[in-house]
Amino acid sequence: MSVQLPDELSASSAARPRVRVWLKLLKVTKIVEQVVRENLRAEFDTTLPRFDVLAALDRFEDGLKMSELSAALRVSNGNVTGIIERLVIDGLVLRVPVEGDKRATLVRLTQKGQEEFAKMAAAHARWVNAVLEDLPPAACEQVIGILDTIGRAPKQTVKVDDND
Amino acid sequence: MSVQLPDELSASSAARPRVRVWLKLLKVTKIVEQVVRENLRAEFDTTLPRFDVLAALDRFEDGLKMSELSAALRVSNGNVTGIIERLVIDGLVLRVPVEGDKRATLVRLTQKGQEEFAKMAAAHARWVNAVLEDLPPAACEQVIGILDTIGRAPKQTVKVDDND
DNA sequence: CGAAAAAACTTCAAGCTTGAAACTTCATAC
DNA sequence: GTATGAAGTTTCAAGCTTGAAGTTTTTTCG
Repeated sequence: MSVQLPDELSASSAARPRVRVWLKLLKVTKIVEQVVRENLRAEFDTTLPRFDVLAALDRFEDGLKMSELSAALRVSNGNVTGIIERLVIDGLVLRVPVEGDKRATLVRLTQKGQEEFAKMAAAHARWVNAVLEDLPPAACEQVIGILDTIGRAPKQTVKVDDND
Repeated sequence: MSVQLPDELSASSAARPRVRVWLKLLKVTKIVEQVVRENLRAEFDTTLPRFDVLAALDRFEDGLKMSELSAALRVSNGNVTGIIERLVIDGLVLRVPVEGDKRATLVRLTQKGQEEFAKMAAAHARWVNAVLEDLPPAACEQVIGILDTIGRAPKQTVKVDDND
């Protein structure tokens, strides 16, 4: 019955599931982000980007170079510079010179940073759990499995673990 | 074999799948966003937020009020003000007074805005399809179905269709 | 060795984003 | 009607974000 669909139409039809899933991902992500952002502000007087940085640093006790950090967070280099600057002022983060390379800087959590982040991380888990309460664990695993194929590009910067 | 896990540990274990799926969503979203952002700049000399606004307006020929727009995009009111300002300057968007309510403004695509957006939307579909090429359509539908349970809050602002 | 290129950062302007505070207009209840 | 509050926006400061351009250090290789 479907006679002679124009090329452009059938083409965009083929593209539709992926665009739709993209829009859905975007929507859910924004919803969760908003909750996390609001709670971070209300309960810890901090921001999501700062939390993201702390989370990344918490995973690497030995610290991360600025470039490794921006790669892990998928943001620009210049961006990280400013955030780290403020975190250093607040005493949550420490800059350590890399021996043998005067260009690079290692960034690491301070004791205070670790403690602060521990509290935030626990709260963060609760918030996310609350927003996603309608997702059974099995469904989560399923989504994780399906989406695991994405972003398997040849790019890999040694320290960035892709287990997320 | 598993003897007496401390309460906090078992609690965070229960929370883990949801946090993990959240991190995965965040990761995939950032990857796709980056691609779309770069291409929008390179090929259309525009930004993602601008594209988002045009996309929202394209869905509603009759236009959207500023507040409806910010609700649809899930961003703050003040944010939309600035973006619309620039879009108006560029002639892509039109502000129309709402008759019967001097507080509100209706925002609508101009002819030029519609044409520009049409080109961008086609390209956008191609980019997204390319990034998500490893996701079979069936997998997309599955993810969409699973995530569809999220964000079913009692909030509903009439014009905002949640079919995404 | 000594250029030339690459790597690691920082700086900067322009734009995005938020939440709070203000402002105008509208609706409600005395 | 008129005060009181709600609704719709805009303004603003602070912070985030990007991409481009610039600085310093390291590496490559002729």
